[in-house]
Amino acid sequence: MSDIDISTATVSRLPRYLHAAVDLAADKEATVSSEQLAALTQVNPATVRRDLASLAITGRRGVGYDTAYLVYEISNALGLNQESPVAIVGAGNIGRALCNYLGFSERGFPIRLVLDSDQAKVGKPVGDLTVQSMDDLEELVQAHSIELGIIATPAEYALTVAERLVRAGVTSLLNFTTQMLDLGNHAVVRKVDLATELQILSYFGQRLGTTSAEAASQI
Amino acid sequence: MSDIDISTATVSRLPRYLHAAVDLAADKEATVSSEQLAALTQVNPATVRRDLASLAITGRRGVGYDTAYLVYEISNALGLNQESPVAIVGAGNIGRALCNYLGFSERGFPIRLVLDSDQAKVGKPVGDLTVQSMDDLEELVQAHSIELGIIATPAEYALTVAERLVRAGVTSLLNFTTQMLDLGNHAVVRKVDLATELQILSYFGQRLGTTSAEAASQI
DNA sequence: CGGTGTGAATTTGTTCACAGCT
DNA sequence: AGCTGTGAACAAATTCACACCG
Repeated sequence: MSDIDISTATVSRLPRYLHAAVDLAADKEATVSSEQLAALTQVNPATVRRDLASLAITGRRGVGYDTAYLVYEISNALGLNQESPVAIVGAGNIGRALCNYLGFSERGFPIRLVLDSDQAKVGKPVGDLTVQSMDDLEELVQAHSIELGIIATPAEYALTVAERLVRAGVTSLLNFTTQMLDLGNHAVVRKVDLATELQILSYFGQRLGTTSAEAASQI
Repeated sequence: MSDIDISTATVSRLPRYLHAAVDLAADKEATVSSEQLAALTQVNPATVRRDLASLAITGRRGVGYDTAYLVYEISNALGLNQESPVAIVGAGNIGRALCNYLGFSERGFPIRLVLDSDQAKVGKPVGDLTVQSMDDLEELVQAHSIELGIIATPAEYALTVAERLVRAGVTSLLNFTTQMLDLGNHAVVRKVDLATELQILSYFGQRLGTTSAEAASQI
């Protein structure tokens, strides 16, 4: 949609810059220096400048970057110009908690669909949605122009669900399951595995004195 | 505790190898080749071999790696020899969902404590725990030898809570809040921000044809 | 053979340091 | 004066390709 491509390392930092810029703009700060932005996002100032330069975002020497401009350009680069509706598959503990989490819609990802295969759950309210039947997945995904799917089913169903979503037109998936999902180049998948996070934390936690601490505070 | 230090990129992949090895061992597979392991974890085979070599894990030429040995050594390297008790602060939607998620204890991270500052919630059951008062945080953390904390409070309390946990002896934190936490080198922090995940997904989802797809399927 | 283990090449990412703009 | 923007040095990570071994 937009420009040339940005390095993955940079992309992974953009949400942080965006977040900081939104906050600053809300506080009526007209400009930020790379140094301030760096402090807010725990990134090296030179890296901030490189990253922004790679988006063709330009600041003013002696002044800094325009916060409103930052918000506009970073949103643009990430493709957040318009809302992307989300579907959650699986109305168990995780699925329901995600539905009740307001942070998604606030940041441009309204949840439009919650699906479950359990007929006992279908029809029940969750947040301000109603659980719908998995049988109608394709139809509903298309009707709501869903681009993003969140898989919160038991692990054994994850792959089937993912494939159905993709065939129905979903391009990006957040996978809360313990399954690995390989969908070739039909979709992008990000796995969120909290036990994995704890394992990594555990490693770095044990070597706190030894190594530098902030090594692990990445996305 | 254990050996010399492992590169962060390697550490971030170890949980995946471990997971695969555990599954293989459970399926009575005595050995795996780096190629198989690579396929299961979506990593390049050469990278798998490099990573394992860096842990001093050695395979047999023409055969592969011993699965049981992999499980043992990787667990060891990550410091997962014994359980690490976890405390969850905040008994809202996320906090409660995490308490009910069994995956943690299964993988060696038993949840021993749920805390909330809201007196109305204190005393209520969540999973098989009871919500306890934030007032007793220090005492409880010490009594249960908590090493890992999960912060699931409203954003404005995150820093204070984090500091209290750290002062009470917690070395590693999972932060579900939108706040950035900088605790110097007193603790390791990992931020879990699902809207950020969606933003990154959104970027890669839009350039599916253009770029290689699996770029984003990292931890 | 069918696999590992690793030198060497390559790519990617980070950081310094400073010229140059406003 | 105070910042950006970037060349150049550096560091980390990935990947190839092949010698070597069971």
